[in-house]
Amino acid sequence: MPAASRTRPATAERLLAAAERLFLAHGYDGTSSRMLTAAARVNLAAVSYHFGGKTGLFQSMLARRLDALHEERLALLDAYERVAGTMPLSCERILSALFVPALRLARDPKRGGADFLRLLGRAYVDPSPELRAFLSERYAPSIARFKDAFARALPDIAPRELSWRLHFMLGALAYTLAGTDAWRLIAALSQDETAKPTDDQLLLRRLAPFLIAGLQAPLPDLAGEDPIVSIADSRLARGAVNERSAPAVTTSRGARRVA
Amino acid sequence: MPAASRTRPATAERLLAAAERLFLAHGYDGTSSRMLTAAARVNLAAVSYHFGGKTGLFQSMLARRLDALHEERLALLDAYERVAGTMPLSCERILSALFVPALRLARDPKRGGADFLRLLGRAYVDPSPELRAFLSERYAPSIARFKDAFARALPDIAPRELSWRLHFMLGALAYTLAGTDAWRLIAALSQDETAKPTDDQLLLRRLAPFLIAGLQAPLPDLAGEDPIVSIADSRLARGAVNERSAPAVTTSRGARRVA
DNA sequence: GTCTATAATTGGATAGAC
DNA sequence: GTCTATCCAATTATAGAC
Repeated sequence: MPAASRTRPATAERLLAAAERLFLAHGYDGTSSRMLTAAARVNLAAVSYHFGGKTGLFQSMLARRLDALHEERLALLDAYERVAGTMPLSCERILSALFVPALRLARDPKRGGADFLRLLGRAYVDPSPELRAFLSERYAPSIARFKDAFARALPDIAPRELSWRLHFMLGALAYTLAGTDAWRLIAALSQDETAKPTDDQLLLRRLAPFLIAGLQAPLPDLAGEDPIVSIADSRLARGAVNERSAPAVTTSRGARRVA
Repeated sequence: MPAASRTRPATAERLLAAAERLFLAHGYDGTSSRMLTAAARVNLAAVSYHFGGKTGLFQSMLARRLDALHEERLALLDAYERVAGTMPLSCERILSALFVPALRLARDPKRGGADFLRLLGRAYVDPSPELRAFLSERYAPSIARFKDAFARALPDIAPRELSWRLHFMLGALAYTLAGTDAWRLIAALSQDETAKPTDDQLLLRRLAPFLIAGLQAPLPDLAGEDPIVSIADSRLARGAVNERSAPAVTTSRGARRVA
């Protein structure tokens, strides 16, 4: 590894910018060093010289934005907690500590803009062990801080249940941020009105109530033997009185014969 | 393109099985034809002969499972609606039409097992235009059917709002299914108890209440000028009376200085 | 710091024997 | 249908001139 991030005379910077764009569009393996250097209008050897290789460029690009984002989130959470004193924060406050820095980042092209958020959403679902380890080790403390905050905000939710719900929440968030075809899909679903890809603030204002309601949802009934029947009938049949004779249908053989 | 799917004397089948496993683990670009043929213990040329190339193998693998899954989902939805007659289905019923076939599939190694569901979750967040077009065209009718069902189940949610919520729901679902590091992350979050990666039925039973609560959440307040302040204070400050003096903190410069 | 040239490997696809 | 052998394009990384 040569001198990684000593000085950045526009060459390394342009590579980082191109990396954000191209890695998002084509993934890590789908993006070659030649594509990167061509897009950045720099020489091929610059990747090795400045970052030690393709992986170094990828991690540098990710860490640069992500470090700043997490620090800003933690600072905002700290500020909220200072104001709240000994009272637990509301879920809304904690979510805003997560969202507001992300929103600021999405709005600022100089810090990566929305492209970086979409890249981040993609990174969260990438199974590559190296990437997983990198993200885990680097940001585990930050995640733990937010989990503690949610645990205090939702004292009635058992820690284990809360872990699941935070996981679901992170999923909806990552998917929404990644949202490559999200906009196309939304437009296809709701022909009544065209969706605006740019309006990320409306997006998050719609997402927040969804997530908060999910976090505060009544606890699931985890008893019951046959999971399929349980899901289809015991737990899910609430409020569907007219579907009383459904159990036989639930395991309908007709469903299998169609295939 | 040679004779694609005429007969399948175990060679094509083994390639499909290897494809499910390897494409999941390494992504499309990260999986080479040589890796695939080596894992399947078949000859390299078999990829071209049976599927016309790597992309053909990928799409065949995806379509085979996904066609069956969607048909089963639609059949189950039809069965529920037949029983319900003119009454709208409950959200729980509709969700079970989505989940139960997926759960059956996840339980059956012969149909791809949990690996295929995780692959599917990954495909949902892949920005590749080819994959997007493939999924959109092929399964748009199925998606529309479910959207209609949800629209009838949730008459108070405007169509546009509903599209968003279904999108969020799909996100939480896809992310949970993809869940590569999910289990590691969960374990890290809740040290009190080790998470069981195998228990997909418990997973979905926890996911369902979260999603249903989100779908039925109160509508967001979309008015307001400054989105950041709105999110942090106007909308999110409800029930946090002791955080009255927060506005100045919301745009805290301290947050930026930390970076 | 930047560039050209090239090494060394690996990629997908295919021709033709069996 | 299966296999071997091979072609050729594209990849990462580096050596060495400037």
